[in-house]
Amino acid sequence: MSGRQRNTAPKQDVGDIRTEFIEKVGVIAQNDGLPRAAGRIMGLLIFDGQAVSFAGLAEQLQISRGSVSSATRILLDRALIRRVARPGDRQDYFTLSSTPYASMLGAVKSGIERAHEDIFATLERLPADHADTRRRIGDYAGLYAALSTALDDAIRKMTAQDRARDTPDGSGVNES
Amino acid sequence: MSGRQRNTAPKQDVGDIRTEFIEKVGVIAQNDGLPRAAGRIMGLLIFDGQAVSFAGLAEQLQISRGSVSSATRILLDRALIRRVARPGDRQDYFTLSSTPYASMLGAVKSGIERAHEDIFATLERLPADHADTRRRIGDYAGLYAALSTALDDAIRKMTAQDRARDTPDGSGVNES
DNA sequence: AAATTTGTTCAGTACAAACTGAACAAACCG
DNA sequence: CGGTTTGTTCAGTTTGTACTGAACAAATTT
Repeated sequence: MSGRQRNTAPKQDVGDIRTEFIEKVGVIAQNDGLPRAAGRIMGLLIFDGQAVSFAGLAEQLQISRGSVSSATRILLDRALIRRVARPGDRQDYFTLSSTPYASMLGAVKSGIERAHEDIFATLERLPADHADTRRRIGDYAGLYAALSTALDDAIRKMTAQDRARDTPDGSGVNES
Repeated sequence: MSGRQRNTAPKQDVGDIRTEFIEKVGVIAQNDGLPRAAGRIMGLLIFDGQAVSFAGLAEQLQISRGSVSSATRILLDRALIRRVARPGDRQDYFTLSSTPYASMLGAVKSGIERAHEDIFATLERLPADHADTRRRIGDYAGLYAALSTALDDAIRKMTAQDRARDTPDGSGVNES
């Protein structure tokens, strides 16, 4: 129970690494404006790679069922997780969606697009005199345009990664 | 005072468009985790394109001097604005930095990199058994890698835009 | 049908962060 | 040197939001 294997890192128990990872993802989610609980759920699902039950999430993360409900709803809305059923079990189970990272980027992109539309709307309403102001706002809009195409690239890359992960050996682990 | 010019948009007064724009940028900043006041300052500086005094910011945006102080400090830290001096005036003046949008993306990128390092640290500590967990976390790390290179592209683009704006006609307005 | 399990909803609480306004220090002016 | 302007700092307030825990409705079991 002490911990002396020189396998890769002679440092800590895997369980510790797991909880640490879960918390890290929670903090990252928080920085992205998501509830921390949602990030922790993501972290748990990424680490374990299996479907986890509703009650299991509440228990392992030590959060109320209400929190699980609202956090999973957010993650479902963003298509980061999927709700799956189990033959014998009446509970809800959750897994990572098949393209979680592309979906994350999609959420980011929609935010960018909203901003871009807002800025562009101002640009359109602004009279043709004020040429200099129009140019400055156009530059600002250019930021979101650049971000948008950059995100498209990233989304392409992540979609490819997702596909590469799912196709190679069809071990058909879970998933209905 | 009614409003009937068919110049570009037959809708509203330019002052209204201006305040609307300022508020929009404020909300966008808020969504990005910045104080709304900071975003409103950015909006004002983008729209007006001139150096604005400390007191002028407080007055026009109807915020306290304390807010101006902390908001400008944040924007200065992120290199989005510059503090400039005026010959006769004892006040501080603020303008957009010369590369505000590239700097914005730089701030975003550093956040991405922090996250990437966190995830990567977990990956390194995780024993070589757990191959599947390692692969999943690697995929997750791939998200940040993709984002990082995508941001590099966007930064390149915005840097070019900034340069294109500054070089063509060196009217040399202010800037000590 | 009664009892239990399961997820959602909602009121209340806790907490973090932005903003205000006053106190303060530094620089400048008379 | 006293008085004023200017920016920062800090305590207090406000505000938004995540989270809890109980009440609730729906579905299932006995």
